[in-house]
Amino acid sequence: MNTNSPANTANETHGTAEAMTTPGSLPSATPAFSPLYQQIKTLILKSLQGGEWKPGDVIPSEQDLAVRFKVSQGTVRKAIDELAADNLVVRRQGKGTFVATHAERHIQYRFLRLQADNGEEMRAERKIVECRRLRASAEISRLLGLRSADPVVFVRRVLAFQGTPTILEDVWLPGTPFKGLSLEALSSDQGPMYAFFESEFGVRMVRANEKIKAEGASAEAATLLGVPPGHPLLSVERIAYTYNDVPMELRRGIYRTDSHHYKNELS
Amino acid sequence: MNTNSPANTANETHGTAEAMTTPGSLPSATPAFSPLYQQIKTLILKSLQGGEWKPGDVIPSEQDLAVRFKVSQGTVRKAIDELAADNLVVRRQGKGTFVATHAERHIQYRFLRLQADNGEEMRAERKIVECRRLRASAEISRLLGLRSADPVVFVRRVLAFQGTPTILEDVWLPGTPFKGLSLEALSSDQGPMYAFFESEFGVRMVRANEKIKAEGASAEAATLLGVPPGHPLLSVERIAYTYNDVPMELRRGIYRTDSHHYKNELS
DNA sequence: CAGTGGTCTAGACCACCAA
DNA sequence: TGGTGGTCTAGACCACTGC
Repeated sequence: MNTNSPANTANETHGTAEAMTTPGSLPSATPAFSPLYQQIKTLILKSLQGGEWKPGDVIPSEQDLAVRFKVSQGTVRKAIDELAADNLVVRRQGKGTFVATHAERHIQYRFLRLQADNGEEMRAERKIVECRRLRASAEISRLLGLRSADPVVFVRRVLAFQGTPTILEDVWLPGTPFKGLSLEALSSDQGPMYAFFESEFGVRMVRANEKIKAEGASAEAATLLGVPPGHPLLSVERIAYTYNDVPMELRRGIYRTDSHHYKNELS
Repeated sequence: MNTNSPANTANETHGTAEAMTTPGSLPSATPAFSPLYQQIKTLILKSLQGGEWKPGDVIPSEQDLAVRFKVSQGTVRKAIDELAADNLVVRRQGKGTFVATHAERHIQYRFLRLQADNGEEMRAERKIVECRRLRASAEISRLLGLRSADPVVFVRRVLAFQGTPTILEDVWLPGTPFKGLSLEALSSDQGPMYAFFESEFGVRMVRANEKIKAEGASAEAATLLGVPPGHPLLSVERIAYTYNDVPMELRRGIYRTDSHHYKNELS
């Protein structure tokens, strides 16, 4: 068989952790055994997706969750350990476990890998160049998992460091979850864009993939970044995902790398 | 105080886990408490550095290590969990825990992030252009943690994919650990360079940092990669480290990104 | 079958935080 | 002081591998 479901002494009365795994329902073919803590992780994840706890909130204590799911505290602990490793949640000894957010001081700009060649602090001056709604092209809709011609929001902005325009970003967002996004709201907001998305639209970016190339500056990019056309620039295409691997943003960044570099740590 | 050292029942006879932590020796100022499993991790790490177990080898079972260090199996487990998370060790259920190596089929080219734009397989044709010993420049010696004018080995190679030269790599290695490295040996070797370093010189690269920029092709690079001078190319400067954060390689890669891209996953 | 890693539990105690 | 996460232990049982 596939001895799953708590299987411990307590497995009787009312329940939240029922129908945990894949019992004998389906024929056979890969029993798909899933450890308890994985199932707990999935349940917690669902609560995160469902908005039971919002970014910055405390989630219930390990003990409470253990009672709720009818498993031992150690099992909950292992589930939360993985969520913490995935950066979905942050543990703080003595205080509790919190839903991760892009709004925190130190974890700010978690996805921005550009650094000054000298280790200096980078305070970005941000300027939204435009923000408008349009219909997704075939390519954009494919990358965002939309249907062709679905509404999207397009944002273009320039980031400058110490007066030098350094980053040009074009951002495409699915129109439905980002209904109401405007140039004014974007411009007046301080802080990371992803924190803004969390607070204003309830959309939390969880992970992202980037494809990096070297490209010569287009006429447009050259103008906006103040470099000659053809100047070598870093092109960074990012797809950012919310919970459940749902793509929620396409971002094409063009970086000047005269006095900055993209930093990556391999292990 | 700072109740450390096993502190469990068994803490008497012969020992390997003596003088574990920081007792009352030093005055005060940050007691520097370190959990047992961290200390165990450090001990295992020392054995890895010391070559007690070589890349590809099995290390002793959790139970054996628990006995050896006089802690519970769970504590050893947590230590090994972290080593596995750091990619220093690989767990294989039913078989044992193995020292990680660059020679494995699937983990091959762990540090190479270049991919074909279409997801195609990339079989590299490699060509060593030159290999010679020289004295480290001030910059090279600084980056490798050497003294100026220390001997280093310089290697230049070109990687081509489907006949198109795509990667030009300049590699600097500290002369002492890599004594005897020759163009012939490098050329005749198949497989990843880092696997070769492991088997021939006992040097295992554990992690690396990369700084990425966009640059116009130099005359030299243009010739070797078959692009016009000034053509935008990706410049990847990597410093690779062995155990203990000791730098062991400086590598400057120049990548064509016409039909390839550098892939990065953020989380 | 024995040996290895993997899961789960239960309980004790420690470190940190806030009230 | 009580609550939270963090560490450590001990023991049971499961899943995978190879003899």
